[in-house]
Amino acid sequence: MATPPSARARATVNDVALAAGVSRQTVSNALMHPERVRPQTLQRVHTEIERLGYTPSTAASSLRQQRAGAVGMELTGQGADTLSDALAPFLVSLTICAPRHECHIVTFGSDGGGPVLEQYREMWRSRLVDAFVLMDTHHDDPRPAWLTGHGIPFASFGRVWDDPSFTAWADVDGRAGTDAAVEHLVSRGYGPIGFLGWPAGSLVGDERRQGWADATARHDRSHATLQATTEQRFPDAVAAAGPLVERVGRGGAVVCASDMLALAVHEVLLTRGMTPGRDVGIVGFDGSQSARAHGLTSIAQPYRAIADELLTQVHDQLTTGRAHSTGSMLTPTLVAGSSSQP
Amino acid sequence: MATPPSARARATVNDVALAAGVSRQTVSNALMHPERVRPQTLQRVHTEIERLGYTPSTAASSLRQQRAGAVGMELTGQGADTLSDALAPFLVSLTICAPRHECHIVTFGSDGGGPVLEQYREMWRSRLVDAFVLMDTHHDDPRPAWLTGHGIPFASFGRVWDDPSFTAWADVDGRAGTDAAVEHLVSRGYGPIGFLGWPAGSLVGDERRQGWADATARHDRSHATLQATTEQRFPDAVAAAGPLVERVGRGGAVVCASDMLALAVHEVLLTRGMTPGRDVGIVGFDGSQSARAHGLTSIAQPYRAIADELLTQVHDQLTTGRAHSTGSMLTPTLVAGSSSQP
DNA sequence: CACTCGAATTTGAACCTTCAAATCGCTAAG
DNA sequence: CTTAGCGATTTGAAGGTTCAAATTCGAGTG
Repeated sequence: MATPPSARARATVNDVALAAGVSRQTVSNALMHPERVRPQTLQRVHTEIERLGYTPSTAASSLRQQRAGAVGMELTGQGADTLSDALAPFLVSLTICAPRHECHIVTFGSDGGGPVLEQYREMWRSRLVDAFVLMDTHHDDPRPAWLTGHGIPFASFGRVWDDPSFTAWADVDGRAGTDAAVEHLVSRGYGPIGFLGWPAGSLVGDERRQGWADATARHDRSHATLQATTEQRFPDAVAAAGPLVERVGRGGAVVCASDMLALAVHEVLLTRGMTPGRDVGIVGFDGSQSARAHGLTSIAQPYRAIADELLTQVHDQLTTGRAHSTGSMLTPTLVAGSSSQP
Repeated sequence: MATPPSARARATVNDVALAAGVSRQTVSNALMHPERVRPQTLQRVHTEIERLGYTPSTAASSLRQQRAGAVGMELTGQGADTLSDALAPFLVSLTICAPRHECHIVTFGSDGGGPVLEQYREMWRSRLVDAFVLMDTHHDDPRPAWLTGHGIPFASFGRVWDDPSFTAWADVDGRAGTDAAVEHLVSRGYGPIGFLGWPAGSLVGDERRQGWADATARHDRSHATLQATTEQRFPDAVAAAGPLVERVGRGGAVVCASDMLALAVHEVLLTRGMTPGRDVGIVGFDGSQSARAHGLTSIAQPYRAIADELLTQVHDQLTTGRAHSTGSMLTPTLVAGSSSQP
């Protein structure tokens, strides 16, 4: 990066001040604290601001105020692989919500899963960002403890399971999601309702399974045999889905812990000449694009609300110096597609 | 956004200078122009930098140098919908390449497809970014002309079709991609090779079709009837794929203009009890995650190279004030999956 | 030994904004 | 008529860095 070419003299506060016949501080006030300026003066200043096309310099402002007005977001993924489906929609939501919180989003991340914390340190030390937003925090994730230890503000999309005392998070109520899925399927008249999930031990997965278990129990349809588990890999999921579909049978339905699993069920149905929805119902989880493309009913993550909540939380931390007293659990929404249309 | 809490005195150039017994400028030189500093002094300064944990303030540096060291990237999408599959991998590549070009990526974008240019203007005027990277430039896209008109540096992922004189772009050679797909299928022993693409008029689509046409002609397998077109919507694609599969028949293969179209063919095969690869070959385009998950062979976009090229281009524009003399056409790579395994 | 030259380093200034404190102008109270 | 008080506005300063110009120090030269 080098010096921009058209660094032709941009208008500064002084230019506006001179033109409007006031002092620089009044111009600054007109933008930062309008209530401190007489309406008549305000009008005049704004006219000149408009006329000269003035916008305060981010750099100068950041320097004076000792804050970047930016939040960092790590993007990992060796190349283009292993990208979380949620990354794009979440990042878009974060980006769109940012202006409401007077900040913007700066992305960063290294290639070969290198020294991740080093990157956080650099971003923070150079004050390129004031805080971070984390996603995909996993078990034994070093980031939360490290950030906390260094007094760096951050909020996490997804609970930080390792540290129950950590409260700066927003997450989706997986139990409520799968519960709603079951209710939806029951109301649509499906019979046996199975569940395709991940092996026990994954906290997110267990929670989603629990919602299914609770809801089916409530409707006296609880059957341990209607449950199958698989790793989050497509071929494995297809293999696991086969027998489950068999057990559920025509007129039944399957609730899945993720959209990928739902797609596996979808594929199994097609292979056997069955039509998703008409023959067997499917509900996925995450509301991903591919689910929508295939007409799958899915429990959609409220990305917008999550992003908004997380930015509120970091804002509060920056303002008060203390973290929220409690995390925020958000309820996902069922988006109906043809896969739950009998 | 408010003042960070732990704005505890960070080390500054002065602190380091004092500790190392040199002047602030020498410290600055040690980092910016090491060759100007005597090796012995350099050593001493670096020791202190390390000891004090000093990192230059981005804000102060940007202010002095009159450059943000950042590139803006628009993320659109009403909510989480309509997201380009390419967005996530491209953005990750861009983010990872950025440090090599001494910059970072700042995202922005508004919700309801509002005043887009207004956002570009704001980002630029406040000097939050020095330049922009565009993607998904479409016909009658107002952005290229606007940016050019305002003398704002930018580079585009994808040619700017409206303006042949514009050279700051990097793109994928679609023709080479589908050509390679045909070669691959021929070498694997497939018979008739069809093409599922978009209606004529889309320049990207036409180019990809051309590669297929050229390659099949070369092998004397040119058949206009082996071609079908559809809009980029899954249900439509499935409808169009059916007859095409029929015409290609067992032992044949289909090259698709996108992975979504390839998935449609995949679905059609399953529905008819056929196995992708064994019965009918499929090659998609884009190398998307979902293609990989389903085992589809696909022409993968060289996102990393594109990102690197685009950042080089904006860097050059910022340095020289002039745009590259020519755009950069990159060759995609075929990634083989089970869908082209006879 | 004075003198030039160049490398290494230092000093002064500027980048643009906003905070904090001081000043101005005016009204209302003493 | 003086003065306190208040809102509106201005002035001084600082935030941390890097550019440009000035200075210092030694070595090499006449």
